[in-house]
Amino acid sequence: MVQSRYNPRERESHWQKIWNDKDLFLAREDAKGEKYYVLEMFPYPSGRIHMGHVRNYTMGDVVARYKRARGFNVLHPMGWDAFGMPAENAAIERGVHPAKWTYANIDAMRTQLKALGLSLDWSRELATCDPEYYAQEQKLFLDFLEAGIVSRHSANVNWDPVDHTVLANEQVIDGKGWRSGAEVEQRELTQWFFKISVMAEELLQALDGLERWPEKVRTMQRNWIGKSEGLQFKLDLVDDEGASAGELEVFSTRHDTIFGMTFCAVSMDHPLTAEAAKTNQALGKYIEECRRSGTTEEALEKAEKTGHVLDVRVAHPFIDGKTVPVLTANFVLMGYGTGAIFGCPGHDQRDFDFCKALGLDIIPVVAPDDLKGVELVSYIEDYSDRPEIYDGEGTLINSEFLDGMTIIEAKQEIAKRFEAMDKGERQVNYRLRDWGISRQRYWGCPIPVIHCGACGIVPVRAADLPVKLPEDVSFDKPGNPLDRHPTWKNTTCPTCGKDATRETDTFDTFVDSSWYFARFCSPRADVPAVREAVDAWLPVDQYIGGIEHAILHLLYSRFFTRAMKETGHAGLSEPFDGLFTQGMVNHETYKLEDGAWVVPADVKIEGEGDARRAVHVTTCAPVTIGSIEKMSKSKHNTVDPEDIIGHYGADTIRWFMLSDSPPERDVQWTEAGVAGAWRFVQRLWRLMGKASSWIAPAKSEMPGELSEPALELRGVSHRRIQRVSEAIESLKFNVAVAQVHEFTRVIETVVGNPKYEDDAGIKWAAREACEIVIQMFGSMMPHLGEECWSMLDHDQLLAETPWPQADPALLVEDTVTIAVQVNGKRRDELTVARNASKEDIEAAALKLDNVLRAIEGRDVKKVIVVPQRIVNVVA
RNA sequence: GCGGACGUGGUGGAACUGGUAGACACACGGGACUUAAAAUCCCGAGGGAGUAACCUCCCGUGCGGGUUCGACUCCCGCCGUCCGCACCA
Repeated sequence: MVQSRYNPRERESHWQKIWNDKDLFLAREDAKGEKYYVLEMFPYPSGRIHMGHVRNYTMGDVVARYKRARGFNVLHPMGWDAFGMPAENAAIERGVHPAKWTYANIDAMRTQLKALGLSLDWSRELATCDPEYYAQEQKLFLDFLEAGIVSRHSANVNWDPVDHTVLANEQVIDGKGWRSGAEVEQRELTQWFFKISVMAEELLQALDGLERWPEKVRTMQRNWIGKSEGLQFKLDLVDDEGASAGELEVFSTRHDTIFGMTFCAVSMDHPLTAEAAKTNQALGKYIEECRRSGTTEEALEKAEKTGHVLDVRVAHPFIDGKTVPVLTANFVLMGYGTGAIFGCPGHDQRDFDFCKALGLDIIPVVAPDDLKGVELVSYIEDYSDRPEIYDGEGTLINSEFLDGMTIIEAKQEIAKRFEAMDKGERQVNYRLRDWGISRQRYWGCPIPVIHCGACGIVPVRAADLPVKLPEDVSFDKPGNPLDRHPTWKNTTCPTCGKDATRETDTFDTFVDSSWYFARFCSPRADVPAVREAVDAWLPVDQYIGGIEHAILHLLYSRFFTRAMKETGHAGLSEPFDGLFTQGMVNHETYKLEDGAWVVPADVKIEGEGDARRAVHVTTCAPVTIGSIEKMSKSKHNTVDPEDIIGHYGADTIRWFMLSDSPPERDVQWTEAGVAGAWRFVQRLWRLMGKASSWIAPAKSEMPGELSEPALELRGVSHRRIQRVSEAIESLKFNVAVAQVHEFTRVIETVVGNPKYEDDAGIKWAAREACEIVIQMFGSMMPHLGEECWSMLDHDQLLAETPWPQADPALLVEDTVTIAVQVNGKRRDELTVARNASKEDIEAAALKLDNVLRAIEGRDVKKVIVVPQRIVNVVA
């Protein structure tokens, strides 16, 4: 009996088993073909996959399958970013051990991913919480330590009071912890750091070479590294009496405006402030006040610029006898430059605001070049009343020996003079800080060092690695369980043998994800990375993931790859040749009257357009339809991929994810859209069922002479190969989908058409078309592809079949339809032979009724003919 | 404030290098099949005007200019939306 419907539930697992049994997707270094490494950002094992994963991994899988069909030797692995706080939270809330929780989640998610039919090399699967993985991470760390890439020092760190741990600067967003959302506090702790800042220039420069990265991500990284070139120099401090009182070192990128200096300001954390606060109670109070208003987003945004005058003054370096006040100011940051600035209110907006508020002098020292005479005089006179400062190009004024110079010249002159006095030097500053990697958590990779009273910090011996996490830990008290684990924490010093303690901090989990792409090359090796394997596979040719990792993960990975190069573990600097950041999956939100969010599965929608109404399925209560937002647990607007796969199958969800929206933009999940994808799956299946008995038999020869429609169909097919290939190459999956739709429509009009019943040529061309369309959608809907492929009597699997070659002779059409314009407006069209001469086209165009009418008897001045494109008659 | 991206029908979007704007899909309307429904198939559609009809004309890619035989595409100036960064001296 012929089934009237394709049953994905049964067929998808059938094909998955066959792929698996044949080990089709295992990557081997000795395999034929140029290597191609496609990687999607590995997931955190939260327990269930979400739609974002489906979108991400589907895209990667299309690329992997396409490249494989194109003859590339493809590496397409999957792993788990498995350390991190949710596991500990589960332990605290539910008493389940983080390891048990994590591995159970991994098992569940692996099953879900497998149901998607992804062409992954599961033999390379890794989990960062596996001692096999983190042992190698510890080795890397010890190598980095030896190479001087690691440091340990006391530092003011960002402390997350909720998660009880330190955060890297990159993990503080608007003054709050990136996970907990808690207000971050400053604490002084001794920490381990990766010296990423010494690579700032290199990391910045190399961004220019990352041509297959989105400009947006490169810009974000540039801003994050935050290079600024300026002059760091010392100014003389004087006391009330005019006697020397030491020096104040400042950093400026606008040292050309030194004659506009009317004050100096220091941070409240600056030594000068601390010194003065000892005797100055009012200052102490002021500092306290500033700290209280804090570093929150709102506070910073609204904060008035305030300052508190100190007892010392600064002597102007080039104007004898002139001194300016020194203030502690709330807008000066200790963490940047020297924590002290010279203020030039004339050409710095902050300084300008500050001076207006405090009534300090404002001296303009740069004037736009186009100002002359009276204009220039009034520019200077009215300067203080301007709403905004002038910070454009110009010529120096009011600046003695700098007068008349350009800004660049003045900067050079000032730098030269300070250098000659031995009081300053040109300096490049970066915003990028060293990466603090110590975390006071249990569920992370232990930092493999031992603290010995006699020997100090002693690295764990290679033979003693890995430093495994102890399993018998309790989460009944806040803080790090490792810190109170007596048998694990207490050990002996590898050097002197005396009693010693282990480092109880673990790595930031971003360390784990900074090299996993390298580990995939040799996932079971007992060294971090086998050089031959790394050299063979890296860089990742196409990396796909969310924009949320534009800075953190991608910058750290770039750093890590360089560090691995320095320590001989890799031969390259940039890990990701091509980067693609995909958009999010959005959905409408639903709310009950009491404000509670409702999941889409519990909402029934009636009506359409403005008349759309929603009701709660179980209670029939009215539901308000809210805005379209990113699917998130907090808004309850999530759709579980497993439900969709169970209902429609993996191919449908994959197809929908690739349709319509360009992959870099957000996609809106809609039930109607999925249903549409489902209908298309069925349509293709029916078409192939019909075709299997109608088209020419498999492996039959092409009949000698093809009829016109047969040739035409072949043309359509072969042009489609080209267009779909181009679309997939450039990751425009939505365009590829549209091409398949269009192509399918064409095939449908041919297959089974009684008109062609006796045309052996078209039956042959129809077979070719059917095979091509299967191959075109096969990377996107691989199960359906195999199903249809086998329906057409193929013994070989589609997954093993090479991508079809487009016949160049068929790519060009014999006749082309071109538009005919009169004065740039389209009036008619013309179908001519492809190779028709300009003269013939012109003559034909000038005979068209619509053209003659449009000309209305005027003289034809000019006729522009672009063969195969357009004719424009200028009258 | 700085930086980036974007703005096209009811909706998502397509348009090669400046050459027929709206492919393809969703939603919609009409029809066929059916006792009926589902499923499926066919047809229609940017807006407006004229015509019995074939068709024809006008307007149209956020707004205003410009370059060009020709502009969604390039240039200048605005407006708007989204994202990122932000007292970084």
